[in-house]
Amino acid sequence: MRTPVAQRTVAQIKAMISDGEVGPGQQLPTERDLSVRLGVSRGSVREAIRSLTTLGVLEVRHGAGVYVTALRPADLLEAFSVLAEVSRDETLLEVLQVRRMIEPAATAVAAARATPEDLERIGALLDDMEDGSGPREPAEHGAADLGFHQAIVACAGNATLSAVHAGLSSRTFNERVWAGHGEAGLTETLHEDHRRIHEALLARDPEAARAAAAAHVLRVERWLGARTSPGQEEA
Amino acid sequence: MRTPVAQRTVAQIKAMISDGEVGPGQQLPTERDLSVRLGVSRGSVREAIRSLTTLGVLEVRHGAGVYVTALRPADLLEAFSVLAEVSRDETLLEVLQVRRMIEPAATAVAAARATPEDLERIGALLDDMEDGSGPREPAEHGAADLGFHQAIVACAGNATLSAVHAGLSSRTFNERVWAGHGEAGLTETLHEDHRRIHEALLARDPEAARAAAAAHVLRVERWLGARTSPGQEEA
DNA sequence: GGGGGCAAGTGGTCGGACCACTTTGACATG
DNA sequence: CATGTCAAAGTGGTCCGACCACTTGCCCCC
Repeated sequence: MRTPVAQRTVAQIKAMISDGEVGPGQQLPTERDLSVRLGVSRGSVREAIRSLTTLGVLEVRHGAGVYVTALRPADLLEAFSVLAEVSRDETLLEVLQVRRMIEPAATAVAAARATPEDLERIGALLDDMEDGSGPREPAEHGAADLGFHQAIVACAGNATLSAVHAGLSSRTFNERVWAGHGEAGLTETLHEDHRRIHEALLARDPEAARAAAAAHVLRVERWLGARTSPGQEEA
Repeated sequence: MRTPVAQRTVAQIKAMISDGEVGPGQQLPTERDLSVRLGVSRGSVREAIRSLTTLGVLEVRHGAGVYVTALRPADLLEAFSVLAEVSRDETLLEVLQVRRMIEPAATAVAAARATPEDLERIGALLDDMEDGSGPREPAEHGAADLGFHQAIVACAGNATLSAVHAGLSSRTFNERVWAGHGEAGLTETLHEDHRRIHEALLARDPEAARAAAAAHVLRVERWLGARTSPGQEEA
């Protein structure tokens, strides 16, 4: 066989899952057993497991064994958040464009589906974000902002949607945005956007929520675009 | 440090990239050098590299070294396609809901930005899909269908968008859809949807394109919903 | 000057050893 | 008899050193 051992091992473990030999939540044979059964070294087995763990297919519990995850989209998309982490400004523009497609729709659905408890929790997040309006760290603002939007998307009741959205968001990026807006004195503007979104949710008005969310993302997108290539309109 | 060595090593390598010590396309220090520099064993370094390779951040060339990828969204989202691979029906409904948010918007942008060459190529794909209308394999239909939609999304000129869309699509799922529609005799209905989308693109009418794409995805979504839980409307 | 092949350097794999953690059940204790 | 304790077994986590497979580039020979 010309194919690398580790790669083949990955395929064989995936096959064990596809064939139903081990289902979601079940325990895989031990690393030592697998190395014997597949005829490869334990190190290679570990690399294969590491790969599938990174993909969110397997979960390792030190001292307890290797398990197949529930294979829910959230599991498989966790790794996906590296995107926004290592991306640079140009690709962040692309990411924001995608968010501008998703978030308005998600916010609209949230407006229709949010429970009173959801709305209360989101309101609390909003108050917390605006509270202590003194000079706060951009990191705090960024984290709070992220939580606010993720809570809204979560109301849509679609775990895949939440996972995709999380992948397209990132704490580090939000920090940059808040730092930049702090310089430009636009902090209050973002808070207004948030309040408008919240009001639309309270009013259970999907279209207003969609519009408010779209305006919000577009504002950030424009800001980043101007910052990346001043004086050049983004296509 | 309580954190596992391998995990810390992943973070340190990521930091080397973030800090600009090694840029896209550049070569990383050798595994042996890294193991010395980071004070961990070569095996742990290899596991960290394996993890980042799986994520599409690094690329390994046997005998030649480890390199940072271009860090393009397409690189980072390749792994992401496992989602549609291992997902089952219930989560496919969620996936389709997300596609219903993305694809209409993407198709609208495509209508505005597609070049004449793009339109010609898409038309050819469409003809090819409908051509030979005799009894074809669902696999063929599924692959052609996938290519058609991906070509349209590509016209939007957003690599991140294309990558996300690719992750939410899958050949195997499309095969199931076409097999199911073949049984129900709805093949022609899907072809009509496609023609309507294509006409909107030719007319450079974003809103018509958006509507046609939304109707198309919704049709598939409804079909899957009815098939998954007959007689129960999807919330 | 061109071609072939050798050698150094790289990742790929292996085996064994030991460490850290979890789980379990036998044991002593109340 | 119930219960808490802890020791042992089993698991993943890490390390080391050796050797194999592949790439690259230099050097030698023609």
